[in-house]
Amino acid sequence: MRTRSTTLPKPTDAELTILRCLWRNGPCPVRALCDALKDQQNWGYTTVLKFLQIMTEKGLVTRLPEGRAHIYTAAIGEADVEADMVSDFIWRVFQGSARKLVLGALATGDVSTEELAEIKGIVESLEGKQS
Amino acid sequence: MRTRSTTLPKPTDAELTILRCLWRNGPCPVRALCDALKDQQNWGYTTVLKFLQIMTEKGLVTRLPEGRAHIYTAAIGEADVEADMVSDFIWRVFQGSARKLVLGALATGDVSTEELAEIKGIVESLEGKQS
DNA sequence: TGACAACTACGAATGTCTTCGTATATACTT
DNA sequence: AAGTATATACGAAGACATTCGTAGTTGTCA
Repeated sequence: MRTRSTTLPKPTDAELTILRCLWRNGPCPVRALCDALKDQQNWGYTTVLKFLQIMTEKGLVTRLPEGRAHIYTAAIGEADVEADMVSDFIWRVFQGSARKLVLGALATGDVSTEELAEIKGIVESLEGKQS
Repeated sequence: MRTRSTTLPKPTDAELTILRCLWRNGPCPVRALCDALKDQQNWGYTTVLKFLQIMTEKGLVTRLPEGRAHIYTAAIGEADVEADMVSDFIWRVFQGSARKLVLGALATGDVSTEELAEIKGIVESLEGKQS
């Protein structure tokens, strides 16, 4: 179940990377995040720390002291962020037409047969719901 | 028919606004663009000019002298830009899963019954094409 | 011909994002 | 107790993006 988070700012690319790590691994201190990110992003420790400080200000994460260090926790859910970003993108690029986005995504050719079937299922269930 | 334009940079928001205007109105001088954009963006003349100069450097538009002024023309098609941006977005937000993007877009609830039918048609035609 | 209008070119201010470096405090170890 | 390791906080540099202001050129017209 998604909880709408209308107030939080859209994360930047770097912030999104960090949020993904927190979503996957659960609450972590900075050091653990650095290690977990080492293969994707070779960020220095203070880089990650800085992002987390900014994200704390923005409300994207929360933190609790644990001894000398801090434990950071994602303050928004993955589904919420994705929904916000999709909405935003639809407006920026397609002037609000979700249809054009879907058609564009399907046209990338990166959707497998199983996924197509799943999508068709969703479309049909939505068709059923509408007046 | 789309022609792939792998080399051109992704336009920024402002550049996209200008490209849309060129796509809709065809080749224009700066003055005409300013006028056409007046209701959406209240940009000063030199602002629009600056964008067009940058876009010329980037290869997003081309220009031809016409008397004292220049006529600007979009150097990429709308479908190409949209496809690039969708691809990019799918990677940035969904790690390459077009499926997740489609599901997210459908979940916004902004797709009408007719559009759903159209999407289903596309899905079915894609299903037919795949092995 | 001299003033005015329109156009281009250039540079600069501001804001955001990414990325570290340095300084400082705190704990552990010998 | 001194030195090393680990943490945080702060500041700053470099890249883009957005937005104009100013300067300079060229053409028009009374």
